[in-house]
Amino acid sequence: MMNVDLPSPRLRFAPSPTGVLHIGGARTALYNWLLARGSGGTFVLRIEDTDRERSTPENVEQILDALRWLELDWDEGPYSQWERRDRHGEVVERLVDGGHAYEDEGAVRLRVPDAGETVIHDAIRGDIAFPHSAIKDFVIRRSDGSPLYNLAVAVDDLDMGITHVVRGDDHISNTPRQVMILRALSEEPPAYAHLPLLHGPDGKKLSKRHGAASVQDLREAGYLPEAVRNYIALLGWGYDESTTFFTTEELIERFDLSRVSKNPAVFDEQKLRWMNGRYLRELDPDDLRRRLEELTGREVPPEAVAITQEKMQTLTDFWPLAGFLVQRGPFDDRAWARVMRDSGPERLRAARDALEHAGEPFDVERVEAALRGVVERLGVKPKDVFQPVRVAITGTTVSPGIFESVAALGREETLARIDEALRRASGTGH
RNA sequence: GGCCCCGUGGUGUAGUGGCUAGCACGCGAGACUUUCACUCUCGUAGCGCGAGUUCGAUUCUCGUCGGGGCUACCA
Repeated sequence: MMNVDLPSPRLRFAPSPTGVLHIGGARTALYNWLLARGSGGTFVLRIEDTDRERSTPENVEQILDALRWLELDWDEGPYSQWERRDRHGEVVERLVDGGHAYEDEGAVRLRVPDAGETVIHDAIRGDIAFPHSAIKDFVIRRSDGSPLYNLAVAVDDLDMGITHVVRGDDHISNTPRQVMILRALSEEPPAYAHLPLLHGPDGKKLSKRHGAASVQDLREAGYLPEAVRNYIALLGWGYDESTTFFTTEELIERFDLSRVSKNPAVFDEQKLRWMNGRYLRELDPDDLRRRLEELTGREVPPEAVAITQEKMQTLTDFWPLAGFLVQRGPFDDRAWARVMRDSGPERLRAARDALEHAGEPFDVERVEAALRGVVERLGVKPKDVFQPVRVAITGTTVSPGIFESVAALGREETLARIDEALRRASGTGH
């Protein structure tokens, strides 16, 4: 039931464009987005670009790109904090005029009382008290006139009507400063929630140093956005004791700050891989094919998707498995040596003949019947026949199912490749 | 150093003043099987430590240790 008396929540994601969006930032964006979508609220995007050195258009575009790929759409923005610098300057003036701030060597500092404390109410951690004795008068405007982070954030959150600030743990110490600025302006601070940081495998705050941790890296590594969303939602949050898979609708409905954990999480790509594989197998084949083409920029035969979908963990697993369908590769030496020794070539020859005389259509059923017939006639194990065929047509011992592979390749090309292998066997063999 | 946050298997989490501490990934073994993968079964491993409160603490309190964050005229 809606409470029409309460203003609808306004949340924001406010990254600084210092490079790529890593999964920690992506998770913060996701949580804000889920909260907004689950409450009929508004999701605001604001770029904290007051550091002109790092805030390049390319960096900003990277962030927007990553958010679009994750399908986290924003209702307002992106606002540029830099473009609001005149407004920030006005507020500084007001604080100085009101006696809350003063000039010091060209810069402006906020006056922090010597005694007392500022308490912030955190939705995840409860009340946190900061003794003023530990906070010195801090700079809110540089001597060149530009505003500093804490000032800009406080003013922007205020002006943009932000009701809930959900951000990383590393901002806890900044919060009392922002609250003090707001109070000096006679304004009430928004509600705060500080998420535990994501750590790298070394236990440190996640950064660019930690390998494939950016959203664009994950995209290039062949992960699906829905899998990434599901996975990162679970980094720091759990719904119950056993649910692992959530549709986006379920996440929107069930996500709740009160169930966000307090301790930092470590990104585990193994689990993402597993989860991505599960999502991949659920995909409609046409959809999967479209995504493969989009990522790899190569045309993908539908039958290649059909025979590899069960075996992929990420989209980048595709070509190594299915490449043989569009291109003859070299024979892997170890694979060749393993299957072509002894009577390998003989069995391959038998398989060749059986395939040549299998009827029409040359489909999975006929291929299987033909090859199993050879196994039976020769009185050998299935793999004694299948593996040589596999190596002959794919070059390696690892491939999709052999019947499917042969049928997808087609009779003509299959026979041609087997012939080539047989020639090679007789040329280099005994 | 000061201030602040956090501490359940290797990883992500669930959970309770009394349970065989649950689930998932990973790892190991087995089943299936034409390779790989999938799937299934079984197994592996955890409440940082020390006091206190209590009939009883993983759970509550204090301390301690450990990890992390902030402490910029960075964001």
